[in-house]
Amino acid sequence: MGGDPQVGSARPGGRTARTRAAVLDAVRDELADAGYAGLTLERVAERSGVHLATLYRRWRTVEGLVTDLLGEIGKSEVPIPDTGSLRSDLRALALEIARLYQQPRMRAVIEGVVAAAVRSPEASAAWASVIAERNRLAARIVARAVERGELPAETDGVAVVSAVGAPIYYRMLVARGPVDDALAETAAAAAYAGALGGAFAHT
Amino acid sequence: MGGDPQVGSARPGGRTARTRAAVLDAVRDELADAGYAGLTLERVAERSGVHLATLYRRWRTVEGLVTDLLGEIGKSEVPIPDTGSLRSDLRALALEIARLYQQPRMRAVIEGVVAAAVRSPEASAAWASVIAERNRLAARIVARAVERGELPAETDGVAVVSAVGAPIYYRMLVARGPVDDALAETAAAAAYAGALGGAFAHT
DNA sequence: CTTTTAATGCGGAGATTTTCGCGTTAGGCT
DNA sequence: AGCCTAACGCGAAAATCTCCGCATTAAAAG
Repeated sequence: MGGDPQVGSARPGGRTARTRAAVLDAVRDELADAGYAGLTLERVAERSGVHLATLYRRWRTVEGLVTDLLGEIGKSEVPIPDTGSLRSDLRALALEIARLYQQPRMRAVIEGVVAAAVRSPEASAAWASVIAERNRLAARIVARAVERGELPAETDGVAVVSAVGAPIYYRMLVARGPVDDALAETAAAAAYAGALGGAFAHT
Repeated sequence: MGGDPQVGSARPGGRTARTRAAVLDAVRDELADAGYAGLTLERVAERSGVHLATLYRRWRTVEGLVTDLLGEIGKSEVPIPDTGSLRSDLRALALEIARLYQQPRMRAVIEGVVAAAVRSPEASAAWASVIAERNRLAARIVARAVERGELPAETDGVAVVSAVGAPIYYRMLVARGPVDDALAETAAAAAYAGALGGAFAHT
């Protein structure tokens, strides 16, 4: 869905950008206090002050809105821990993810993103891309550990950092319980033990 | 949503049960070949031969249909591996889950379930309950390992089996890539290493 | 076998969602 | 500054979704 006027659009200027910002803010707010079930084009129109017809024209569907929102999320910076040891890097990473999703607002956003990804190939691709990029960056944690000799060189860094995040997403999306620091600690400890034990090493 | 005529209903008999079976089959089929986006009451009506008004009356929404389907899923038996060692039990469990979701039909169902859970508290509760029950059963794998002296007694069995499943659900819902046996092997190996290392031990 | 009544089929009314055409606004450009 | 045109606002039409009321069917009870 062509909801992004800032890249390659014929008129990227002020009003269009303002409209988009207002709309994406409204999407976040609506997700936060009504959830994905309450996220409708009409509500976003009311909350953002942008006319309903404009939403249909530019984003077409709720999934289109979420896909566009994912573009913004993808641009945001996420700090990658670098504490000097794999063990504490993984712990810091796990806690960072957990604390992010302890915020009800962010949890609502991520649930909406997943629901949209299931319904729309565009949203799915955008979401996969955001995650792949973040995991690629976070994998530097593992690369540094390999350089320090903490891990075998064949270790799959993306697999390790995925293992750190997986239990947290599992809790949110599958077990559907609260995310807490203890869960993060467990995830980090298990991923660390797995990495040391060679569970993530290529053949 | 009161879609289950078999428990406590005034008339659990033949026609009602047949209607429900036809509808739930249609839900599975529709999910399999159109995904959650294509799952509408109208399509389910056409496919099942049940009148649209009946669907609105008994299930009310798409999420109601999925919630009812979860009731059936919850009743289905899942074998819990018992091979004599924790290592191979976890491996067998991981492969069982992975092979289940390698079937496009089952993957479509599970994506629909998650999308419904995000949109409806009833679906969310039903899904959480199915997962909790399965994890409770699978935790016997860990209990047996504790009895054999392979693991410390404080090990949280549900946490261990969750760690086996988590990477697979992560791949499906977050990374949005294909599920394969290698992923299952890695998940099992990492969970095993984590368990041995005490990552899942209480305090 | 008859009676009773819950559940379904059916058509259409009412509400909601989605789109369209047209006039207006405001960036971008000379 | 003034022209050009993409993007937006607006109201209403078209399409779709949701839910009635009533007739019919079939399961359960006597």
